[in-house]
Order: sequence, then structure tokens, then C-alpha cells
Amino acid sequence: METDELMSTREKILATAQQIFIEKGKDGARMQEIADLAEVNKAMLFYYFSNKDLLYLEVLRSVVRRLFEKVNEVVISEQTPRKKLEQYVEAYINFLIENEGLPRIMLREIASGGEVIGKIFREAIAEGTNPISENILAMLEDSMRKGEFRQVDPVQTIVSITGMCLISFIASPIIREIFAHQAIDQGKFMQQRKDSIVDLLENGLIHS
Amino acid sequence: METDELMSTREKILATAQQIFIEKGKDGARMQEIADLAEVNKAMLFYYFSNKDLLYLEVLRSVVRRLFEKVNEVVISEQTPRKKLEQYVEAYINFLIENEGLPRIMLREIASGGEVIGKIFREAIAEGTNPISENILAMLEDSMRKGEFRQVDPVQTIVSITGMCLISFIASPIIREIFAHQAIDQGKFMQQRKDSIVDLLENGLIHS
DNA sequence: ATTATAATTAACCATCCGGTTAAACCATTC
DNA sequence: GAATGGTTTAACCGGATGGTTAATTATAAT
Repeated sequence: METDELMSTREKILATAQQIFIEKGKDGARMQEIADLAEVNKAMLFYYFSNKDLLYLEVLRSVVRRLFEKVNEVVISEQTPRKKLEQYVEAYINFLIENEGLPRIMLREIASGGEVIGKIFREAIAEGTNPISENILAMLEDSMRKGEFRQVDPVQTIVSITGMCLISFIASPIIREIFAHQAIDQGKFMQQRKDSIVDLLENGLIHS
Repeated sequence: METDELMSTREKILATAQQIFIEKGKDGARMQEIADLAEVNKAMLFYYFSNKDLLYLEVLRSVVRRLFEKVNEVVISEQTPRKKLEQYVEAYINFLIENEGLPRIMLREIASGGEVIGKIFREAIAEGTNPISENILAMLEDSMRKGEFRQVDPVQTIVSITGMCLISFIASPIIREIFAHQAIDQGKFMQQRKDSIVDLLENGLIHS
């Protein structure tokens, strides 16, 4: 997140605000702090974004927009359903690893009622930005129709996949604490996690 | 959360603080607000808890302690592994429904780095309070040994189960938004959710 | 009754912080 | 080069907020 000389004042503010909001949340963030880090006069924040709430809204908007873009990039190539599942889980977790700030800011938002994020989702859906995982939904339905997967509720399944991927990040401080005695290798853990999710998804717990 | 006349000042503060911290987070909460709602002089908060950070720490401590107690209450009765799994998922989701504030405050904590909650977990583990899901872990291992379940990583499996249960609460404002057109029945959704999780756990996606 | 101690109160304080303002600066256009 | 309009700055403001204090009341011990 280089707040370059090349960036416009507005962009510098937005990038820095995102960083600070991720670290400290909306209430914890100070306008002065954002201004200082962005190397910009504090009045500029109000000049461009009117007030703290609107700045926060704008930051969240850009974050969600980026999330949608990225999720839509995960094109499911023409392969076997198993491979597609694998790819999806892999891509999803990789995306979260690369953008760890994203789950944090969204989580905090949701924990405080999720009103702002609800509004943004409503906007995004209204303006036709393809919402999360249309393609994986289609893929699941398709595979079920063809008999490659069992008939299950595809929406619930996506929710489950999302939950299994997200939990790794949500729970990481707790997992870290519980397994504090073992030196835990983040990369290795994440690989295990991916494999485990795919395996559970495909085969369940019961012998076939 | 009745802040009774029967409760001691200290208890009243703690209960009210929890409520406010859940609603607004540590930074969003105001000491005066807590005092007013608890019908207590503001100075009492400092008298009993020294400062805001320590009050927050104490609230979190009590929340986590209650979580541990409740999770440990979910005794897995002597039944078939499938039934046990069902029971566990059912109990876990019911617990979250009844204590929806709990995931919220923990989530927010984790999103802001999870240092405080890490500390508390360390304490709890050190003082021997049985950490999360020892019994479900034992159950899984036992069922695998007996050949009733496939051999998989039991820790990863618990993480997965936890993720699938938690996501329902985390994502609820988003799910509500996405399915806004359909009137969504919370109770029905949660029942579907439980069934879906158990089914996925047992059978996976692939035909056997 | 007296003393010691814990609990409670109202008033106070210093600082922080979101937000404003008026003036200056800069680029472009005529 | 004056006028125009967007951009930037330093200084300022008032209310909110975490925290303190000194004085008062309730409680219990001797």
C-alpha cells in the first residue's frame, strides 16, 4: 500500500484511511492520524469526503468492489467438478491470504450490525455488479444435474464452503493460542486446510 | 440481561458494559453511557475497574469463560457417531442463537488483532479450564479408530464444523441482503443450515 | 459510641477530536 | 495580468470524553 507521490490527494487519503480503518476500526481511527500518515492536511479529508462516516463508507465501498472483482476473476475453467472445487477453494483461500485486511474490515463491520455493508451490497447488486460466486453456484447446480454430485442445497453448500475457508482467518489468533506449544507453520497450515476442506467436501466423514 | 436491584454495583457495571461493548465495540462505547444504563455513578466504573481497557478486558474474560462453560456442557451422550455429530451441530448453533452477542464481541476483538482474546485464552488454558471441544475431538478420534468415520485430520474437521456453524451468524446481514427479495424465515433457515451441515459432514458431495 | 474502611456522589479537569473557516496558493482561461 | 475555480494550509472551536478528587454516606469491627 505505497502512498506514492504519484497518487492524487484523494487516492492517498482513501488508501491510508483503509489501512487505518482495518487496523483500528471506524471508532478507533483518528482523522488526524489518517491525515498524518497520508501526508496531507487534515482539512483535506473533509474537503474530499465531508465527514468521517462518509469516508468510512467510501473505503468500504472500494473494498467490497475489489472483493467482487476478485471473486469474479476466479473463473472456473472447463474441468472435472472435483478439479473445479479444488480450484475454487484454492483461489478463495489464496485471495484471503493476499488480502487479509479485507476479512478484518468486513468482519468488524458485520459485528457492529452490518448496516453499512448491507447498504453497499444492496448498491452493488442493484448496479448489476455480479454478486458473489454466481459461477460456482452454476457449477454446483450443473454438476448435480449431470449426476456428478449428490443433490444438495447449492446455496447452503456455498455458505458452508465460505465458512470453512473464512474460519481459518477468523480463528487464527485462537488457533495460534491453542497450538502455541507446537510451532505452527502458517503456509503448511493453510495447505492442510485447503486439502482438508476439499476432502471433506468431496467425501464427507463416512466411508463409502 | 436484567440489571436488577439485586445485583451488586460491580455486577451491574459488568453486565451493562458487556451489552454496550457488544453493541458498539470498545472504542464506540462511552463510559458515561455504561454508567447511565447501569444506573450507577460514572466514577464507580473507575473505582471497580480502574480504566476502560481493564473494564473491557474483564468483560471479555467473563464472556469467554461463559463460552467455555457452555461448550463443555454439550456432553456427547452415548450414541451412534452420526447422532453425536447431529447433536453437536444442533447444540452449537442453538448456543449461538441464544447468545448472539457472544460471537459479535469475539469477532470484533479478533478483527482488531485478537491480542486481548489471545491473552484470555492463554489464561483460561493455563488455569486448566478445558478448552473448546475436547469431547468432540475425542469422539471424532474414537469413531475413526473404530472405523465408523474415514481417517481425516480431526482438528481440521473441528475447525471446519466450527466455520460452517459460525458463518451463518457472520454472514447473516449479507445473506439477508442477497436474499432480500425472498422473505427469509430465520428459524427455517437455521434448521436447513443444521441439516445441510450434518449431511455435508456425513456424506460429502460425491455419490457413494 | 468510635474508629476504620469501603462505597458512592457531584463537581471538576485536561485533553482529544471531529469539524470549520478564512485566507493563501496554484493552474487555467481570456 | 486579471479573473476564475479548484486545491491546500494553519489556526481555531466547542463539545465530548476518559479520568480525578475531595467530600459524604453506608457498613462493619472494637
